[in-house]
Amino acid sequence: MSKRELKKDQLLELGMDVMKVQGYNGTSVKDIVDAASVPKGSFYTYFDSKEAFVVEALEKAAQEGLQAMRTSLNHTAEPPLVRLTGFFEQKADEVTEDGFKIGCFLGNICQEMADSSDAIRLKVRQTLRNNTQVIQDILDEAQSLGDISSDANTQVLAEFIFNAWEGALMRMKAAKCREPLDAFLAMLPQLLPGARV
Amino acid sequence: MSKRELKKDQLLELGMDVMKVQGYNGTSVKDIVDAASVPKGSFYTYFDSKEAFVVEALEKAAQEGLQAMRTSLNHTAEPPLVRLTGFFEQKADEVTEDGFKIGCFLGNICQEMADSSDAIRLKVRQTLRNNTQVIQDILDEAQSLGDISSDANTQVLAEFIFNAWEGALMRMKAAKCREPLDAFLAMLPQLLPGARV
DNA sequence: CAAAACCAGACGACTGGTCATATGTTGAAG
DNA sequence: CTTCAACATATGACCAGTCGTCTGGTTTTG
Repeated sequence: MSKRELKKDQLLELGMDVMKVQGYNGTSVKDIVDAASVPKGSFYTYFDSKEAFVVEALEKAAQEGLQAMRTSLNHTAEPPLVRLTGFFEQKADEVTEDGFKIGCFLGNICQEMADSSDAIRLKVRQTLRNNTQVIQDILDEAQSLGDISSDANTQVLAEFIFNAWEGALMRMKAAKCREPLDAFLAMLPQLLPGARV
Repeated sequence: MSKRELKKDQLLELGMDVMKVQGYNGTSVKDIVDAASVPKGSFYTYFDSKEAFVVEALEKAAQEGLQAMRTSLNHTAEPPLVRLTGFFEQKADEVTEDGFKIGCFLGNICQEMADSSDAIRLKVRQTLRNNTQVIQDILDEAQSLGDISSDANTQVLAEFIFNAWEGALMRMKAAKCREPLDAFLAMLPQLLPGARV
């Protein structure tokens, strides 16, 4: 990775950290370049615009998030439903350690920008779809093993579960406590019809 | 209602409409006063600051939302769980008619501002709590009638349902379609343990 | 030494917020 | 009734600061 590519990566990584907390319109280009110790004039040699920056940041976050999801969900010997609940428990611990500040970058940007920028909205939509698909894959696996009822609609179920999780993260930001996440975790097993785990 | 109170109400109502779409930082004080045809200089005779405006707007939205919720949920002769599902179906139709733009003002502001303004965060938190309580009341009623299992934790259940709904609304904004809402509606009956409806 | 990369500084537009002035209201005096 | 001083409210021009973006001289590189 060249020096320039490294700087760009830092810009994305550190700039995104600021934007996670302050939002899109609440974060200036100056905030972003300052976070990565890059001169302001250089910003537009890396990105065409602030909007383009966010789209790339979302892409990067999506890549990393998806990989973390797949690692946690697929690379253990445990039954699929155990892996699924374990994944959300682990995520809940993570955001708790972050002091209930961030929740989900995707969710934050989505609520703020979906109506203002189509480029951002489409990137968010695709990423949410990908994440949902990973969950559905697990549910399909569980279904084929007979761990959940064979007549369950795994697509609807996966989407519901993922959205419910996003809603819990949002509520957590307002409440500044784990309770919404724990309510989600408590309900999760009951969502899986005929689960034997 | 005096002329001044009426103007203030318009400021809240019409300014909020803009902010629902553009977010807090994406909406300027000028946007707000223009929407209500109020001179810029007058804004600060009605509100101490832009932040104070939002807190009042949230309060107004909360009052109206709560009343609509109570009307839909309590003023029919149908069984509680039928009223509950009917409420969400009606809400889904409403936001569909709005072109998937708005979702939930509370949710939007929460994601954007919870970490930036404590005043806003606390108002959002209280409002979310109140809404959750209305749902819990219905669930308690259903439980006392034996319509849901007596060992269900209605508090956790109510919070989960409400957060899942908010998550579905968020997803809807990105997807610009009803699917997330329909997934929620499809799963809702399965959340109510032992429901006889 | 030409070409490419870099970046300080400046651009006009706009931000939330203020304030001197203009307009409206009141009520007692004439 | 009309007048007008005294007070209250309304408001557009204005503030310092920030916004996203761009330009054009400087530095680095092959």
